[in-house]
Amino acid sequence: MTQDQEPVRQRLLAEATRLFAERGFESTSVQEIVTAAGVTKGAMYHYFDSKDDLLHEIYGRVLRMQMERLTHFADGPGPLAERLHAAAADVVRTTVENLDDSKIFFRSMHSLAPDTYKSVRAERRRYHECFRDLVTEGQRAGTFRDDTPAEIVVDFFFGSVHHLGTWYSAEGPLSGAEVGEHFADLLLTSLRPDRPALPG
Amino acid sequence: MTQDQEPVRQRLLAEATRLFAERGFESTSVQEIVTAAGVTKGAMYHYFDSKDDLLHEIYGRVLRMQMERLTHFADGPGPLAERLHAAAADVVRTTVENLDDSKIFFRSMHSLAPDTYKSVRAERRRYHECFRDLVTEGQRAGTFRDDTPAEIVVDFFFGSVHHLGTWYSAEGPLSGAEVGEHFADLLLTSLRPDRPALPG
Amino acid sequence: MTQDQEPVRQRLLAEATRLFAERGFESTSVQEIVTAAGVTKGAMYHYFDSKDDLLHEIYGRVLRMQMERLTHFADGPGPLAERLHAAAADVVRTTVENLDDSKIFFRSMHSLAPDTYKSVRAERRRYHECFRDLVTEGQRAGTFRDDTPAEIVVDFFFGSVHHLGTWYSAEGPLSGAEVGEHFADLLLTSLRPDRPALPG
Amino acid sequence: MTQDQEPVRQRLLAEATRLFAERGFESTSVQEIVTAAGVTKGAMYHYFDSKDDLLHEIYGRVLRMQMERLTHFADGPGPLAERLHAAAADVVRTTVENLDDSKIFFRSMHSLAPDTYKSVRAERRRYHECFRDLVTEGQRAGTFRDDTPAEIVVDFFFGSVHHLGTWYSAEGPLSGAEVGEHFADLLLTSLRPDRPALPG
DNA sequence: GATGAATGAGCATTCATTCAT
DNA sequence: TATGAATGAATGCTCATTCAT
Repeated sequence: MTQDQEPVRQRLLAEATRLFAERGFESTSVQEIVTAAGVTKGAMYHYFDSKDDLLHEIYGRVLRMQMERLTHFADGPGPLAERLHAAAADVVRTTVENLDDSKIFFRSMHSLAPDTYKSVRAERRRYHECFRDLVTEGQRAGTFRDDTPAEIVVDFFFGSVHHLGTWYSAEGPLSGAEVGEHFADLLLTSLRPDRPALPG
Repeated sequence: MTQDQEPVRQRLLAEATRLFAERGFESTSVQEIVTAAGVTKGAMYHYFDSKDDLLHEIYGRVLRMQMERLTHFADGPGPLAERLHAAAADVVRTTVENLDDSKIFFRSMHSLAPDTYKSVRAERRRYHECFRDLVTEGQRAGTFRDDTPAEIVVDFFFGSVHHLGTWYSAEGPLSGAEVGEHFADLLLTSLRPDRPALPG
Repeated sequence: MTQDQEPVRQRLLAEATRLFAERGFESTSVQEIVTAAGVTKGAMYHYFDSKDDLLHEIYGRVLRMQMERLTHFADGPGPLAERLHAAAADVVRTTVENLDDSKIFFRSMHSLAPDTYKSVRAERRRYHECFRDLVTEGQRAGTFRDDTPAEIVVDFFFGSVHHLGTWYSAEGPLSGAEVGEHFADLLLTSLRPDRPALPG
Repeated sequence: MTQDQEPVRQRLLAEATRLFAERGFESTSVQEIVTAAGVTKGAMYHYFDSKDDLLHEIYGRVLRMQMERLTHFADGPGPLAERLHAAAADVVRTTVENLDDSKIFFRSMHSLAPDTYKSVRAERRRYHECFRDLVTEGQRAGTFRDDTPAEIVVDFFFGSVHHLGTWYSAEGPLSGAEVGEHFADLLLTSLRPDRPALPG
């Protein structure tokens, strides 16, 4: 009884997530969502204010989850480099595990109502800042190179993470955890304090 | 005469690019495009088969340009690391210079007709393979670490490049060329053969 | 106990009256009515058969009240002109006191079910006929001019009364009783047997 | 060619007027209008911005016409009482001739967008003021009684006019011109300077 | 008595596209 | 070349009403 208390609402969210990821927010009709969820439009509008509200809920779920996990790793024990590596590997793994959410995130952001858009951007910024602070801390301590702005490093890394949705496939050779290790290794390596041996 | 042979066609493409980047393909109506270009719908349908065709043309332009530039750097003179660095910095710079194209690329890909979609994916794959071959070549020569698959390195790097559109601003502190240098440095550093000094 | 026997029912009628007057029958949703009354839809459908039924009840209340008052004045003592003046002033005063009912009456009449519509029209006609009989009586007695059909006089006067809802405001300079005196004076004056001093 | 230049637009306006008068603005669907006019919805939205716009056009047409006619009579030659009588009879006659417009006017006013609503009210007020000035002028000159405010006289008279739509029928015994004469007579009589012969 | 989840038909509106001119 | 009237299918959404509880 407890877990399927609102089966209709949950089913709607699940199908909406799947469809928005598959064909985009604008190209998914409310009719398709409710048909997939096996209910009528009226039921959807009983639980959600609008199609936008459905999208809004999806964003909220993603943002909450990611922030919680990052905080957990950032505030954890162990050396800084290890914590950053763990956080980086984790965000890749969880992104892969919720690839539909990730596909939706950037592709459909502009479909949010202006206010929701702003609040999502702000929440995202807080997330990035939290991650950036780890880099800055390492730069101050001399653990990481500081000739590349921490901001750029974060944008560099999260660009990679956010694009997982465009190429990662569960049928491919690597698991999410494996990609996470690789990405985290690349990040940490690129932060090593000595300059690359570039000619010139 | 040669360059403004078809000013209407060019104006339509330019305004479509701007609008698709601003509000997305699905949320831009043909009416908005033709109004912005100062022509009528009939004119648009004279030069383009459909709204999809307009999008298709934009993709073609981007793909052609990027492939040309990559080939130029890949086939150029100098040591491999230098060529890869130059190509990496260049794709960032040109992406920033054509940020609208970049914003459209991934957000609107799913709006292409299935066949066009496939051909764009194929062309994109060729581009990535060309870039990847540079990495593989360096890994074989021992210039680059080989414990991370070249494929992953390329996906890692291009994720960063493709996400420039979500954060880069011409009003920000860094020029496209500067971001290009930073990104190329990060890429080359992450490819250095020795392992990162991770504890444990 | 007697008067607040059905407080929910009364509250629903009161809020429905207010809302129908404010935005019209069609533009008021059942949800708005029940929210305003602080109950649920189920409660409304317990007391009323339908949204139409709610409207029907409002009409019934108005018609009953107005007919009662008119009968009282028509059958009262005193000279005819005096009784007509009193009845005319009274209908203005009570209309102003129940201005919401008046606003609803003509604006929403066409929303009644055909049978209800007919019965309301019939009741209204009886009311007009009762009023008209006073005029006819005065015309026969020579108290009132008879070159204007009594029917027209009644329509003339009640047009004015029914339109009070479009302009009368409690915040204005005149009370309902004052407007009633003026209207009754105008009516009685216009019925004076001698012709107006029109040129030609 | 000249008179049926926009037959579709005119047909849409004509059918909309008829249907709005018959069942009210809210109860008339766009589909019913376009079906009646023999076109498709797309055609309607080519000529009008919205269903509201259709209503707006109807109001504009009525307001323009009535103001023109009133001005013509008010500024005409002849004694004041005669001009007022002519204007009063004319507004009744033209109201009867365009009874559908009249039915729509008050019943659907609240369906106009707030700004349109305000502008219609303002235009209506100007019309009433113009009429009222004629009454005031006569009161100053002693032609009309002045113990009833001119404002009240105008509201009294136009209430009657605006309610023609609820009872007048072309099949009835009186023509519009005849009703106009009666109404104008009643108005002028009620303005005669001597008090009605009321008992007491 | 009363709830509120769910229905299903209907609504105004949008829009890519066509085609006679 | 280019116009713009017209199409028709689809879209997001509303709402009076029902019914199991």
